[in-house]
Amino acid sequence: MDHDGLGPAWRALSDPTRRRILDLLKHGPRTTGDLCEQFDVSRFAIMKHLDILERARLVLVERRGRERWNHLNAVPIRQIYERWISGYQEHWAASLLRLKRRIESKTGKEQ
Amino acid sequence: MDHDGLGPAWRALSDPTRRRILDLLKHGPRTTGDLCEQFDVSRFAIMKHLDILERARLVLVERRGRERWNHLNAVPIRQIYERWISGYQEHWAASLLRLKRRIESKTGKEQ
DNA sequence: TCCATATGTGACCAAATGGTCACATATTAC
DNA sequence: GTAATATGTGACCATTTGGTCACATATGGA
Repeated sequence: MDHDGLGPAWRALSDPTRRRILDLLKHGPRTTGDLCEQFDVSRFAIMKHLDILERARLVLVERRGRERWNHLNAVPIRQIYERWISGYQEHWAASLLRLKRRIESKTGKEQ
Repeated sequence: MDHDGLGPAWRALSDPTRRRILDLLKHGPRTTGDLCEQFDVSRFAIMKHLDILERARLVLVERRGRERWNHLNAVPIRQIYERWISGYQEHWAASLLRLKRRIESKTGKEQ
C-alpha cells in the first residue's frame, strides 16, 4: 500500500537541513565543499545528508575530477505529490467543515 | 528560513504507518481502538503515532465519553504543498534536462 | 615530484525514534 | 455497585539518526 518506493524520499525530506540543501540546489548544481560553506555543521554531516538524498534519488551525483557536483532531481518530489499529497486536495477545506458538523450534532448518528 | 512551523508535520509524514493512519482518516473520523484493528503493531504504538500526528496538527481529537475520535486535518498538508513542494514544480521536467546538458558538455564552461 | 585541495571511509557517541509492557483512569452497561 | 470497555501514563529497550573526528584516497597545479 505504501510500497511505492518513495519511503526513502519521504524520510529524506523530513530533515530541515536536507530540505535546505535541496533549496540551494534549485538554483543549480553545486560541489559538496561549496554546499558545506552554507551550513554550520561539519563537512561530514553534510556528506551524510547528501548520501541520504542520493539514495532517495533526490540528488544525482556527477563526478568531475576531484569534485563532486550535486544535482537536484525533483522527480521524487513530483511523485510524492502525485501519489499521495494530491489525494488530500479535496480535504483541504472539507476536513474542518466535517469536524465542525460532527461537534455541533453530538447526538446525531448520520454515519 | 525553514521556520514555518511545518517541521513537526514533515516529521510526522516521514513514517509510513502515520501516512496510512491519515489515509484511513480520509474516509471519516475513527476512534483509536478502531484504528488499532487495522495495524499489526500494538495499541500503544498507534497511540504514540496519533500523539505525533496530533502535535503536528494533522489529526484533531474530539473526546466523546470514553471514546477518542480522531479527525483528519489536511491543512498542514496543504501548507507543505504551498510553501515548499509547489516551488519545485518548474524543476520537475527541467532538472533532468539540465543534468543531461551538463554531462554532455563536460568541457564547456557556461555557468 | 610535491603539496594543496576535494572527497571518501570507518569508528564512535548522544539523542531521538518506534516499539513493548504493566498499570492506572474514566466511562458505559447491566 | 460492579464489570467490561476505551483510553492514558510511565518505564523500559533496541535501533536509527545526526553529529563528531582521525585518517585515507584521489586529483590538479607549481
